[in-house]
Amino acid sequence: MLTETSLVADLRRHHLFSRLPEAALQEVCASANLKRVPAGASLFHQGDKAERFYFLFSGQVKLHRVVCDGQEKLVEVIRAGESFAEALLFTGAPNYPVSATALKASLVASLHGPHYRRMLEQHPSICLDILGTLSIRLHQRLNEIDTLTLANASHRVVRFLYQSQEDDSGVVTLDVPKRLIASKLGIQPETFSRILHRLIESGMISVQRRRIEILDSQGLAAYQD
Amino acid sequence: MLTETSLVADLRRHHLFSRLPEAALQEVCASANLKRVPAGASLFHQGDKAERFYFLFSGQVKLHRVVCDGQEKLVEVIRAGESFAEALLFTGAPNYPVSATALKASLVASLHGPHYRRMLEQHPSICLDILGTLSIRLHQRLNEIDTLTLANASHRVVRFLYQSQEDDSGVVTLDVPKRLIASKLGIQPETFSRILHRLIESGMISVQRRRIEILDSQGLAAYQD
DNA sequence: AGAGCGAATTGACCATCGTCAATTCACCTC
DNA sequence: GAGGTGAATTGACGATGGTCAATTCGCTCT
Repeated sequence: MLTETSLVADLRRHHLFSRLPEAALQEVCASANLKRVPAGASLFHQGDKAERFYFLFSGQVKLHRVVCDGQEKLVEVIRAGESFAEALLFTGAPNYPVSATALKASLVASLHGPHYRRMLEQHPSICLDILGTLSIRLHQRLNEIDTLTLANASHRVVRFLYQSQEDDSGVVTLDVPKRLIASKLGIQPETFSRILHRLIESGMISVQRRRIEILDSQGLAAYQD
Repeated sequence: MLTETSLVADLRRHHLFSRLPEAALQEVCASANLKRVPAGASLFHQGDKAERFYFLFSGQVKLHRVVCDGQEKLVEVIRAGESFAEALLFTGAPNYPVSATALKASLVASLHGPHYRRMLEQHPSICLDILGTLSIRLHQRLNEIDTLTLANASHRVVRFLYQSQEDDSGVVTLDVPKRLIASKLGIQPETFSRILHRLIESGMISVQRRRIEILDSQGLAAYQD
């Protein structure tokens, strides 16, 4: 049950809920569970039965997968105001394809999928909005596949830096540990470290802790190797 | 303009059109262009203005991207009865993120995106179906990212073989040249060839031209290296 | 401030995979 | 059946990136 006004307002800002009529939103909130989780706690595991999807009010959550040899692969970092596991609403897949773990202490709502889905069937115009965001997500994945296929690790790192700078300011602020970035790029932490070092030595970037600045944007673009 | 009855029936079988009322489908057909393309011909290029999406009646089309150093990367192979570039309907992205080229002589319909979209707005219940297929596509990409991140090339090949066998029969029939498979797996044709050879030598698979048979399923699963 | 702990870095070594080149193979046309 | 073309294979070599180990760094908790 979700009652607090400010939290409902947070939900309202999300595309899954913004176009719902007031009554419908109330109903969704009634079926919601509010949960406070400490850093490091698990929300669900890959393969668990998937009946609920989530909305993150505050904190940070990572979605990750465990691949055959026990290694962990970062899929995505969820930030405040974002939903996750909502794609399951539509696939009919019975299990979560990823695990979710809090990176920081977080406040999340879990919502009953089938319940929301029935709501959607009564307000189908919202679907077009959702289609939009889902399609965009699809493109992002395509881009990611590109990044992973690009021959060498340096390529990937450079590309990652480009894509991560906020409004072309040349500043990238990592909000997760470097080893998770490495995992997302499909390389080892050691390799990531070495590549950053090489870029620093050639004067293309500077790094202070988790703040990376792109000094020579053209040079970096030309580097790619 | 699309009039032939058998072709309209083909369209009708696709999820984008199956739930459209008859009149709406007629209207869609009226705005369609039927095109016959020879093998090797290009339908559109990555970056082209994206106003139309496509339906493949017969033949085979590849979606591919050109990455920085001029190398080509296979994204997907489209087969008869499938649509492509339809995700653009919803993102509002103005350009194609991939190129489309016919692998075999093909018969395709091109449909006007905005036109179909307006149609959808009038029949929003269809959106739920589309959401389903789009979500599934999203999961497939996730799987692919997994495959590409798995440490070594052998992993990827083995995994590819598993995923490609039709109904667990142990038989994989490649319907595109091996070099395209290699491209999709993010490895070189030479490497692909060598890995297949190694698998043959250890008695796990047998290969006749484009037909691959998995002989030792457990062994293959255990191999992974 | 100091202890403790995980993250990050650095070095050394080696397996893997890409590159280049030569050769064989499959298929198509004539 | 001969010839031509692109795909596939095979070999040799080298660069890239993973692994293991040691060390440093940065943060948290007393």
